[in-house]
Amino acid sequence: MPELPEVETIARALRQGGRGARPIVGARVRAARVLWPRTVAMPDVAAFEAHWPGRVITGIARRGKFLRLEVDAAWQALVHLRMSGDLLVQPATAPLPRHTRLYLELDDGRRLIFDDPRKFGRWWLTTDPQTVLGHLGPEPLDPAFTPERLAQRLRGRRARLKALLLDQTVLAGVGNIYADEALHRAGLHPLRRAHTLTHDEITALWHALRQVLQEGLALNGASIDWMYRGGAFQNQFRVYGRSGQVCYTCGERIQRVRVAQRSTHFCPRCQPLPSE
DNA sequence: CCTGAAACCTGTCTGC
DNA sequence: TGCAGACAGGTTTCAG
Repeated sequence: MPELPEVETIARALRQGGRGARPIVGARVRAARVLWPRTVAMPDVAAFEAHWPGRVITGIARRGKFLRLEVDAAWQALVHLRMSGDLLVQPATAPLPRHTRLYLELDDGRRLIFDDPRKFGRWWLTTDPQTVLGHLGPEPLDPAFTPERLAQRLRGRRARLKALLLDQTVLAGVGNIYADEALHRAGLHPLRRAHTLTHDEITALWHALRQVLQEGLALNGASIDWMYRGGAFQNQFRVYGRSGQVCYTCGERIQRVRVAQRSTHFCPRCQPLPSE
């Protein structure tokens, strides 16, 4: 679930307060506890737990779908929520959520809790974040991300458009939901080969990507199933999860196909596939 | 370079 | 009601 807008929403809440809690920037960590060892990708669990006592969280940032907790000057904790991870701040007196995999005990009487039912989420603690983040493509909402930059990333690629939008080395932060929504708004079929796009189509895709991500951000992300309550972008879906229902634009039925092992939703009339 | 499959996991929903 | 099976937002690794 968590894609760029959801991760950014969580980062903002940790930085500025929100989701029922005050900011954690400036808080000193008393101790770290790892309840599911595989959650820690780097270093080993003993070194991870030993690192935290006395450290201060000095900043919160986001890169792609990664959260970055700046810990004193030299160290950063990188957190990837994958499918079901969430970060919560609760009083130490509150019972831990059912799927807590790791938590930091803060010296102001609160805890930063990593809750993750499916156990796919990961934490890295490192002085060199580039070893983890170095492969990521550009940030789609960065002012430096222009239609030309997008064209550059897609140039010469014969893969399906949908597969490339999900590839974090091409573009950082887009996942299944925002990819489908962007393709619909751009009028592009998910199976189009990237190198067949015209300049105008790339510009339309650029606009659509920025539009859906910004709209998602403005609505605090999308809340699906039981996760990430508080977001409202799910009410703006035009294709995602709407297979069999009518397209708001043209009245055609939304179709669902499998692309790159992911369910993909599109309108066959608004997003035609030209003969290749 | 590209595609597909499998693996990592648990919870929820559907259909028999 | 019970249970097997399918499916879910992500990423990595491997085979062809």
